[in-house]
Amino acid sequence: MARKLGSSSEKTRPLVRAAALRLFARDGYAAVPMRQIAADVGVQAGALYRYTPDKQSLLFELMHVHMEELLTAWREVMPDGSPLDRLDAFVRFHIHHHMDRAEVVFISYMELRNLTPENFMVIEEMRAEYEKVLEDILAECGVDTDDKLTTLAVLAMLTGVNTWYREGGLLGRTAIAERYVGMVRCLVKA
Amino acid sequence: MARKLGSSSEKTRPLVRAAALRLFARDGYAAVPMRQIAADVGVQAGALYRYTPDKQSLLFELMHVHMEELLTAWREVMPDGSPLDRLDAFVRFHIHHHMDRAEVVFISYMELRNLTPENFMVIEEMRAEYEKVLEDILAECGVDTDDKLTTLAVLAMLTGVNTWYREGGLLGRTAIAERYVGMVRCLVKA
DNA sequence: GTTGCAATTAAACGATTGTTCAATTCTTTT
DNA sequence: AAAAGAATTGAACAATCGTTTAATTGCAAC
Repeated sequence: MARKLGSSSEKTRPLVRAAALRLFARDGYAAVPMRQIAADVGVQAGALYRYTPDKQSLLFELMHVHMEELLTAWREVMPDGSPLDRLDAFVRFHIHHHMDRAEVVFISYMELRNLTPENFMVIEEMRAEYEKVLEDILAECGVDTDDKLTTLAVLAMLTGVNTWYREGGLLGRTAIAERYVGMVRCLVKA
Repeated sequence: MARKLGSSSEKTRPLVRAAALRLFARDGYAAVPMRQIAADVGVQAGALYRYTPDKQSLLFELMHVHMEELLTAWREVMPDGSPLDRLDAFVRFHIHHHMDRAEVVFISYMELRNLTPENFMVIEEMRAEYEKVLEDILAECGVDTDDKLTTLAVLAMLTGVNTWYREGGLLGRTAIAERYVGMVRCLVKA
């Protein structure tokens, strides 16, 4: 049962997050004044502080929600089949999930150093957890994971998609994902 | 024949660049005040403007010199052998060259959006030129380069090394490079 | 030692920043 | 319609930013 969204506060909060997301992604956290976020929402700067304690929390919450969604989304789609099936599924999942969230993904590794040390640790741990997901799959596939080289190489390759993929390109989302499935399979054998 | 470095100006200029490099890499361009660069050099902020017209030029010059060195260094080591030999050589070159320049490499793709549009275009063109180097090699190796997917996947994988490599890790520089040579060879066949 | 130029300083500039707060408006409840 | 509470404003705050400039220092040539 959904809670009532009676107060105007509850309607505005998502707008603030959306504006912060868009602007942080476009101009960078440091380059976006609170006043600009406020203007984007259609409000004065002071009013923002009803929806966030400060600018830092705005950034952290975007990243934190993103990482939580990433980890839970994988748990939901993670198949029971063979290790190689799980690897294929992970590749497809990662690419599609990241393509759908270009802005927050971009923020999440461009603005890491604008987090306070405490906030950074939280995100970093979740990132390590996600990395561990892939590492475990690779290990089950028979890859030597003593050094994390293969894990990190695969992850770098997958995450790199976001730096160039734009909607409406030559290749569709699924075609791209399948190409990466093929490449990752190849890397696992080597 | 080297020019004389008589004036103190010519001795200080490299110190300014070195300080900017170190601080931009550590804290990010936007987060580093000119006063901090000055303090690092052991001088007052105003004195910096004898060595750079402004902060932006400091950033641009670091990136520009880096890209120039990257492109000319490859031309110098580029072998004449078979396409596959050239591919191997490129992988080794890229990894070693980037490992030796962790700070400026980090800056060069973290601070791209802090360049003015004009400066950005210059760097972007050089980046595209470097990408083309790999694309041509891959094409000669028989890879379909109509879509740039393979090119960008390989480049993302290679550049990813810099996000985790630290001196004194489990694997030595050469061992890492050779592992990547193996992986890239594998991707080319697929 | 004095002249002249290069280098540096210290101070100031205007602009912008995140954030706070008293005063005001809007919305809802009685 | 009156009262209460939530939401918003607009102005102000202290701090910090990149950059400029007049005054000062340091150094080399004569």
